[in-house]
Amino acid sequence: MASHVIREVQRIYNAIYDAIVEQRLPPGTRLTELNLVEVFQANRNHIRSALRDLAHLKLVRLEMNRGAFVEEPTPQQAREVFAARRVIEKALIEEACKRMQALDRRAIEAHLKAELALGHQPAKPEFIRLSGDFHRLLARIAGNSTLGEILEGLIARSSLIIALYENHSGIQCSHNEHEALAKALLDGDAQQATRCMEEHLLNIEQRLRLTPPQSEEVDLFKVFAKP
Amino acid sequence: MASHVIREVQRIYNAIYDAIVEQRLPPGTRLTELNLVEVFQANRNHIRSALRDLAHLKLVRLEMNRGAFVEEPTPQQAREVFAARRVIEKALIEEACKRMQALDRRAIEAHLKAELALGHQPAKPEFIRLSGDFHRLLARIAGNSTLGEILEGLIARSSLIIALYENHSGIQCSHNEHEALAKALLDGDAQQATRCMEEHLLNIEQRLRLTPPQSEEVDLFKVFAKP
DNA sequence: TGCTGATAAATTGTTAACAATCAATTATCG
DNA sequence: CGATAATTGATTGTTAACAATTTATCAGCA
Repeated sequence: MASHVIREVQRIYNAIYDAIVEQRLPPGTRLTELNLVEVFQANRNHIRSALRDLAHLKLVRLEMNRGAFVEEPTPQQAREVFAARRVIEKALIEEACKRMQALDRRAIEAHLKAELALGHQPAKPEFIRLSGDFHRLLARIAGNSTLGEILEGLIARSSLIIALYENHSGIQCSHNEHEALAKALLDGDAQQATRCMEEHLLNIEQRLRLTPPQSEEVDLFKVFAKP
Repeated sequence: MASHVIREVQRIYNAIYDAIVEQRLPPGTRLTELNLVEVFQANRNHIRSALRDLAHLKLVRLEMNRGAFVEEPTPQQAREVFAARRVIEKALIEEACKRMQALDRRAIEAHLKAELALGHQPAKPEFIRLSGDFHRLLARIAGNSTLGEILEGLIARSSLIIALYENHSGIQCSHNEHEALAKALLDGDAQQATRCMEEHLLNIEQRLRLTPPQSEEVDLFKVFAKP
């Protein structure tokens, strides 16, 4: 695949990826090939490749003869994703504590400043991106790009999950949590850092409304049973 | 994509996947589209889709205008993969200890018996498959299919890594380690189980000779010949 | 009205021909 | 003879037309 093509598929991939992660494409949205061809002025094969790549990340679901849709993770999957993140990010932050260099320190401080600059108004797209960036930064400092890429995928799916199950009554206070995390990290306190991370991820999950809603089988006889 | 097509791509994907994991396709082997078309009697698009999927798993590397090659993980990547497995599998076995049911118990015992049946002669393909199955079994018992799929990919890459860096002077004694692991698991001793797992994975890694690779010519018809 | 089945439209899947690129070989010149 | 440049062959990338499938529309009928 020509570098040109790879870039072309990448371009489409990135655009759709961003749109999903920034919640401009709601879960369940159908992604029609011809529409995408028009939007991206691209060849249909490139669209298909990009969609297939996104399907691998579980941001998109491909159905036989029906096309591509933005994924709609189940509550069960949502819990699994956060469980996986807890496992991976706890390990990453522990490693990050050990490996941290002066340069990394500055990166963390710069990031916190950027988060603060956004203020407490959740201007969604940027807020979501920044929030993910924090976790990505940790992966980089930990120096395991394999785990980093895996985490990348889980973070992307998290956006989708939050889009589906966000509980609007609760407030996004994760900036404070990031600050606490960063402090522990900068202090080199691995134990405290992993504790903060676990708490942080549990909090995000608990802010969701993960009731298993829709497609459950219903027994009509039970429903209409006379008391 | 028609279910027929999905199955077609899957068929090709599985065949190549198995060939790589069972080390019939050495790292660095070139996978020419036309050859694969002949071998699988398939359409070129299906071949390309399958290769793209395998590239996502990092079993295959796609180069611009040059084609597809069986991946050749670097020593650095090898270390990262095993580090990732340690993180994930320790968590999985801990969870598995908690969740284990009578049925799971029997599955583990059955698996150990199967390993024993193969004896101490490493009849490669089956040995490798069984060895992976053990780890997959743990993921299933732990009940997190998200982490399970991630692990699946890491296990596949491990085969590739072992193919590249195996130290033939050392003997494959991992069956004993699996037995110890299983014992701790069956006893419900989570601490001991995680300790065994860490040790097991460290042992596998330390049995490797993490220095640069080699390459050879391969006949695709032979590799995919039906027995 | 409400249901069933036929028809048409929209969409995805498949194929083959064509273009672009790269690797190897041969020709040419110093 | 050795090195560089042109040529050929093999391989991947691109495109558009065609086939198959699904979904939507609508007529017929109880």
